[in-house]
Amino acid sequence: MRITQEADYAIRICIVLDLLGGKVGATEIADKACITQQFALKILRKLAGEGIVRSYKGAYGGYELARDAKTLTALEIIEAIDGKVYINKCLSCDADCSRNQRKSDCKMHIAFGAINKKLVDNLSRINIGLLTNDEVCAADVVEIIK
Amino acid sequence: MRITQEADYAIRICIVLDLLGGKVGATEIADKACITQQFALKILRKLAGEGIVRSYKGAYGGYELARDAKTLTALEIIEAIDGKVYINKCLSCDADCSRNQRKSDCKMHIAFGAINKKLVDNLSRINIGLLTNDEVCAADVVEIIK
DNA sequence: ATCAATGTGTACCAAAAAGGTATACATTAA
DNA sequence: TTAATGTATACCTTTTTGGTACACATTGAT
Repeated sequence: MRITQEADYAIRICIVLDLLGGKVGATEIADKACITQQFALKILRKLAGEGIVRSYKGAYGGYELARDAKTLTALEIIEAIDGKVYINKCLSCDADCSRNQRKSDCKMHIAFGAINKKLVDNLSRINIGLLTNDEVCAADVVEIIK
Repeated sequence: MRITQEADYAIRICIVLDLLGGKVGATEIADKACITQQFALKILRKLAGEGIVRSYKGAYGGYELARDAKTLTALEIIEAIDGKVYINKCLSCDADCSRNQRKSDCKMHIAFGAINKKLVDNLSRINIGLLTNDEVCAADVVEIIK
């Protein structure tokens, strides 16, 4: 039950991009986020594909946030890398969970669905702006989670 | 970001044990939970090791819930199978998350910590009794999640 | 026009985790 | 004593994770 390292790195990369501002090369991003350049490039490609960062090709190229940091959520970044957040496999497909009852009658499904919804909601409450703004303290961040 | 199938099956096995009541053999459990007997045995061994079910060896042996279904939570069963619930690797170890700051200063860590706490709290609100009692309806289950 | 500095795309790889199976063995009720 | 069970351990295959390599395309500077 864990987000992947890749998604974790993706969030850190967005933090780095917001802190530095403007166009930043993959080498510098990788260095600041403490990952290899090749792996950073792979992650940046996914983020670019999802419209989270803008890329500039060629000499003096680089990447920048394509979105306002205050509305770019942890959920969006995680889903860009890992796909939809589902705490239980049975939430992700249309098939019935068990032989004996339909999804709509499965209380286990209902319970996990409700818990998943809260989790997704909380992940969407965290945005990059909150993490990069020094005026927002740790206690403020905790307050945001419902 | 998913609980394993094994943990999912473990919950279903506990539901089966509560519904049938008393001592039940692995063959019947596997059949009712729609999994292979071998895999059910593996899960049951873990549950027995964690004190969630009691096992009876020998002919006419079997398994039964070792705990009151009303206080046996989804969290406990999941953790018995998958280990501690941590949505992010950095929550599970003592090392600092990043080169530049300590855990206690990392707002990303703080945010995931708060979200993880809510998730764990919600998983502990679901107990086997809720799932097996027909007087508890789907809406009641949803109500329980905060 | 050329070249060096960049990003792109694709393919590949190794390690770990997930999901499951097999088999020899120990225990117990009848 | 034996058949019906659970126990322990080892093994296996597939998928996912976390990464690397390399040829290629693009672009700014000269």
